Amino acid sequence: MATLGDLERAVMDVLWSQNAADSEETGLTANELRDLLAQTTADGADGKELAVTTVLTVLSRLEKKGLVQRGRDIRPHRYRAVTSREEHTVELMHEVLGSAPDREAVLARFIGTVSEQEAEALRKILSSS
Amino acid sequence: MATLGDLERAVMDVLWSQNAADSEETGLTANELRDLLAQTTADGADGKELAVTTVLTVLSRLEKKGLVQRGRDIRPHRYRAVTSREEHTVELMHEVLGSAPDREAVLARFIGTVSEQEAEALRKILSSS
DNA sequence: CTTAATCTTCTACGTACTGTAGAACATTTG
DNA sequence: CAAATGTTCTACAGTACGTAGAAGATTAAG
Repeated sequence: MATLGDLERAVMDVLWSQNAADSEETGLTANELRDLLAQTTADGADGKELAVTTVLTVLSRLEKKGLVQRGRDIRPHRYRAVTSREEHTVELMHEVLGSAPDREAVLARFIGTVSEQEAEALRKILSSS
Repeated sequence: MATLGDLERAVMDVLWSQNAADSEETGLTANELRDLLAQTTADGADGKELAVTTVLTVLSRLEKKGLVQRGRDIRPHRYRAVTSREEHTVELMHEVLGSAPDREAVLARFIGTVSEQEAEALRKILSSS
């Protein structure tokens, strides 16, 4: 898969939040995205507005990476995340896990480092499958 | 954490195998590493020997990243992985997981994508803790 | 329909990371 | 000490990413 840069990540975060909030998955335009990004400045400081072209460039790259899909038919193109953040995260976890020769050993260790609460949640999930 | 390049990854793989095989964790010299790398050409083709300086550069970078430790006292410096491959992988998984707002949701999905055999292993591990 | 506003694509540049290794410096050995 | 061996510095090309202007395309306004 691909590793995301800071801005790419920020864009995906906005898109993922959107997808989660709006089940109609309308998607966002580059401009809307730029505005949301300006508000959502995670870096403490407040909204430094990026050029729209910057956002568009990033969106293109994300599209090439298969993380974003765009509606080309309607004019102000609308962008949305292809997968949910959770799905994406799971994919990444599998990717990481896949790089290990002994998956079960890794899983075992992994479990050992999870909080008791999460372990409990896992037990529940596993018992019902 | 850091994302590894192909060569960096290859070097770590050799070091990890070494560490696993030799419990004395003697470590390897740059030259030994270069030779092992030449054999272990994962890329299908066979042993293209790298310059030792190349290996040393990569080792320095890995040291800076905290993945490799070197013995500076003895002269032909000896390098070894700081953590096992499994530990490293687990760290990566946590890193990935940490980037998600809803960890449990991710874990739930993750479990759903694991093989039945692995799920069984997980049940066993979880029940004994 | 002609112009203005809006949107998208192309091109570009600086920075950082990685693969790769020669040149120069340091240490050990004969 | 000289030769062999090892380590550090410096360097360069390729790629990824943040950033955005210039130019081309499309839609809206008059």
